[in-house]
Amino acid sequence: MNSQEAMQILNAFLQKKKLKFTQQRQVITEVFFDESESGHPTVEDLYLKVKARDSDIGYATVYRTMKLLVESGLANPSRMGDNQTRYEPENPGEHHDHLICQTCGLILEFENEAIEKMQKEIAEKYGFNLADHKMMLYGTPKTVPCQIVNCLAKA
Amino acid sequence: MNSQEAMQILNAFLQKKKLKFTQQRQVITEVFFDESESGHPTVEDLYLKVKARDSDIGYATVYRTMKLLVESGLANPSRMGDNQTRYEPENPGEHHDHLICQTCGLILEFENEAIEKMQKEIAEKYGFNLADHKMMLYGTPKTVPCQIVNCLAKA
DNA sequence: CTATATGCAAAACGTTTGCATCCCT
DNA sequence: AGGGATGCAAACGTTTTGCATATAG
Repeated sequence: MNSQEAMQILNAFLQKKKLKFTQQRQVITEVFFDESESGHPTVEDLYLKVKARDSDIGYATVYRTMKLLVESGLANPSRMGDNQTRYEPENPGEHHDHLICQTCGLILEFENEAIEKMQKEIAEKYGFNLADHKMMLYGTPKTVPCQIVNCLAKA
Repeated sequence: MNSQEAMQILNAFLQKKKLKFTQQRQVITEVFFDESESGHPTVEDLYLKVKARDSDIGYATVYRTMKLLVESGLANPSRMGDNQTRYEPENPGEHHDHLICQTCGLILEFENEAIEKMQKEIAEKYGFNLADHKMMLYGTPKTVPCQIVNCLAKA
């Protein structure tokens, strides 16, 4: 989803909670949805880009806003292997499966219907409603260049 | 695997790297493999238990030793949802799939052949050798008591 | 003996919070 | 006008590191 749609959802969420739709929240949401090439920005990634648009913005505000985006269902936090939280824009129909290249660190997202279905079945089996899932596959490219787009191991 | 076997592997690893097999490393390895009921201890969990056996041991040594255990393939670090690293003993044939109860925080381990197989296929598809994987399913029990052993949501 | 390991305390790191000020609504 | 939001800096919890000392090989 783009920042336009995200902003609408955020706005509704804020109104319901009697919170305010500020300049900063707008900028951060725009950057998060429109300028996150990686798809898994850290707070620092976001802070730097946000700072470029509005140099007065504080680190704390980025943290606070990301928390809001998580609460409103627009972002998902996760830890990929380093010890920084990364945020993924929540796209309808997007899943949280990742193939992580141990050579270059690149993260590829994929989705797989069959796996999703099985996850649901497993949760069922234990009497659970599946609320969310994360899957990370760690591997090394069989051949260099590997087949992940932009994989640095290509060089 | 028990601490006996683990110690042998660790010992071989240390020798190859010309590192030393110390009292502390022994105690930490024993505690990690023999006294980790949860199966996913944090460094603090380990520190407390290790301290009970040898009160002179330092926090830093536990960190340093866990790093060694990870390097030698005997432990796997992961973040379960809180912001502490948890370590799992690496058991042959053990997989890293978890069902995490959002009500009580309990972590249930499971394995599923079919999913494992699919993960391998996906890695293949992208030209990768699958080195490791992690999967977390987050859910809430449909009924209380739920069917996870010891689930606190039972009460 | 010598290189590595240890314990301690200090530093580093990501993240959170208290507070005075600012700004949406 | 007033409750919430902000920026800053200080606090926080986890993890790492520097250093003098101790210990394994």
